[in-house]
Amino acid sequence: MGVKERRAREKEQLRQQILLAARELFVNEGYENVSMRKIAEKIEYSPTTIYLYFKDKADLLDSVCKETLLNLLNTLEQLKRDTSDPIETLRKSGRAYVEFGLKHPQDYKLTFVIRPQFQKGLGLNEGSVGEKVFDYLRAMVSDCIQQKILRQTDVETTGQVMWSAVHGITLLLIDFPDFPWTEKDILIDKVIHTTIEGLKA
Amino acid sequence: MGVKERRAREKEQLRQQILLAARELFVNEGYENVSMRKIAEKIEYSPTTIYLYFKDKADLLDSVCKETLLNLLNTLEQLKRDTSDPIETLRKSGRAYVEFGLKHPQDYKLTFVIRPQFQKGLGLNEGSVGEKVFDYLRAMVSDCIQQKILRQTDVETTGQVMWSAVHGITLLLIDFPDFPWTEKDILIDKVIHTTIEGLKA
DNA sequence: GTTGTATACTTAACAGTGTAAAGTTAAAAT
DNA sequence: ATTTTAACTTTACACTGTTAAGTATACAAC
Repeated sequence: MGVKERRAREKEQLRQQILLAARELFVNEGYENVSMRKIAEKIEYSPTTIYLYFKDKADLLDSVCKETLLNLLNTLEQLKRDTSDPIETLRKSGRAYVEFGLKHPQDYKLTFVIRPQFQKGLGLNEGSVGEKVFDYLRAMVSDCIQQKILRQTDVETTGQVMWSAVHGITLLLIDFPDFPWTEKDILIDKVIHTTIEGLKA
Repeated sequence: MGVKERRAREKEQLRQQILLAARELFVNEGYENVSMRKIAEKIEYSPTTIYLYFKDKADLLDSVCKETLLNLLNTLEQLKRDTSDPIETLRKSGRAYVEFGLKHPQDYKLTFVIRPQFQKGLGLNEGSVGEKVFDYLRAMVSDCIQQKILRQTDVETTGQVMWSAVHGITLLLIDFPDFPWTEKDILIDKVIHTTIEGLKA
């Protein structure tokens, strides 16, 4: 009686199809400029079919962002940690974070800027992917503190300062591409370096 | 022959009225949730009248943001600079910047996040208010470097690192109000302190 | 004081939006 | 063979930004 299973599989497949189409459109045209009808046209279903799979447009955005966070988490975890030099790991992770944002600017904005506007309150719940990303950061910072490389004792605050730094530079570079930034790579390194040095002091 | 002048004054008055109504609605309901019709209703004119004063909704947003930048610039300039201790001025300005963002979170997002999405490319042109804000920052940083308090030589990069830090923490605090931040004031101070210490090193 | 004209505003309309409700069709269960 | 269930579509509603055409009032010229 594999019928139910097949149907469930097919259903999941269509869900993924919608998600893929939505992501591509969101990223290329911007969330606001993408209508449910456009997504529907792309997957060759009627617009209201999407509502059988997602509560509404914001829910669709939510699911797209969840994927983005998973990608980010993967990217970060693939930097296998060099436990002998936790500061180097922290620095590399910072760079990877910013580069992820610049490589997928629309996904980044969707996740860290647009979504909070619609899903007010929710976002980094217990057990969410977002929380896992911050857990990763927390663990790195904790390593640094335990090895007495960072003088801080407060893992939370230290992690939040670090997040703040990489989030800031990522968004500025995305949002003001015409600003006369000094050379990007140097600037990014300087932001990360400055923050880490500041945390040491 | 003050007729023309009176008419011009009246026209400017209505323009300001529209701007005020738009700002209030944008701030309270969010840019996306405000329709031209709502703004029109608020000022008791027909919706299309607005188009006699502003090119389109994005232009209206643009004008609102310009005002916000002027407010920010005023706020910063009212911190009369203590030239004997430029680092203290830098720190105070950083705090003032973040506090401005947290006091007017919607205005801040409108200006530094939403607007870039619609006015791609433009934003910090020559002679713009935005540029004046960054000029202010540049001057402060320059003071610090000249007095050899910051070891850096590159005013641009240093300023950009500073901006990045305050922008990051401001947006995070606005966008993720439910995140378990450590005590806000301490966190903000730590971000600024860390950045400045990092720049000294 | 009548006429012409520019100014300020409104009405009507278009093409598009998110989404709820009702309708359809085909497969599965009885 | 009939009923039920699931997947999908059609229709419809209230709303969106914006354009084009229409109106009314204040001014200028004669």
